[in-house]
Amino acid sequence: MTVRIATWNINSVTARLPKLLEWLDGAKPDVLCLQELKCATDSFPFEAVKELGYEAAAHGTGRWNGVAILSKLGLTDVVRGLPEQPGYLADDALLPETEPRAIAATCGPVRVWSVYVPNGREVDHAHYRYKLEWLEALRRSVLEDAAGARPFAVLGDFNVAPTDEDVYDRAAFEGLTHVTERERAALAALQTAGLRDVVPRPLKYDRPYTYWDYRALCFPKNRGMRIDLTYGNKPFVEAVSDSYVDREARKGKGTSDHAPVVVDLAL
DNA sequence: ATGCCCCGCCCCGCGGGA
Repeated sequence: MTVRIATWNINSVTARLPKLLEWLDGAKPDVLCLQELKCATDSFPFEAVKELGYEAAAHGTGRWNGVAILSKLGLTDVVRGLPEQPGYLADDALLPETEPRAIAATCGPVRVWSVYVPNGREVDHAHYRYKLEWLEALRRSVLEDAAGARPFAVLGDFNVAPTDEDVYDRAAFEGLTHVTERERAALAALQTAGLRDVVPRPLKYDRPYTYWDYRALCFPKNRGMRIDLTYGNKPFVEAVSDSYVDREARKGKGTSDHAPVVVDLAL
């Protein structure tokens, strides 16, 4: 069987609902991992995606973060949040908050995590340390599935460009997050767990960027970054028959600033 | 043309994104 899995930082599932339904209808993924829902679990458009044949599991609290998994292949063993997931202590908060940034489910023959890794904001900011801790918690959380015989992958917005080739101009990111050694080391640690970066092909130009800032004509000028990633275990990676970034979904008004990444598996 | 930022929030400038 062929299984199509995709990941998309949707930047508000409410504002993007028409675009989401249009994209599902066209690309027809069997499984879709969503990030940045910006809505509470109860406000997720379960009925709208059900009409297109998708079951959904969502994990959101409101205006920030939020993740979901849509599936046509069944949706079982849902886990909300990473085991041992660190919380973030905001400047004006008394207690750290455990944010909705991860959800897992088994969809037919495949198990997936949909993750939205913390941004980090600035190097050495409390949010940057939180980002590094979060990636370490992710690594610990996937050890068993990563070593298993069942195809397994972590898909989502990792907020890290794995190499200098994954940003349009390395010099433009000097001193900024997403490209630092510590972030890349925390990301690369997933490989010691047995996971590999499934690099998609671009549909245009030479690099498979997945994010372009809304400002300054970044998309037409292809000033992008590859930060939406798929980390698969051996059975998953060996089944990959194709992977691409659907930059068409980034065109026009009312789009997310991220493009969906599609991975096809021959199982 | 892909075209100069956009989201949510107890209304509107601000925090956050990267």
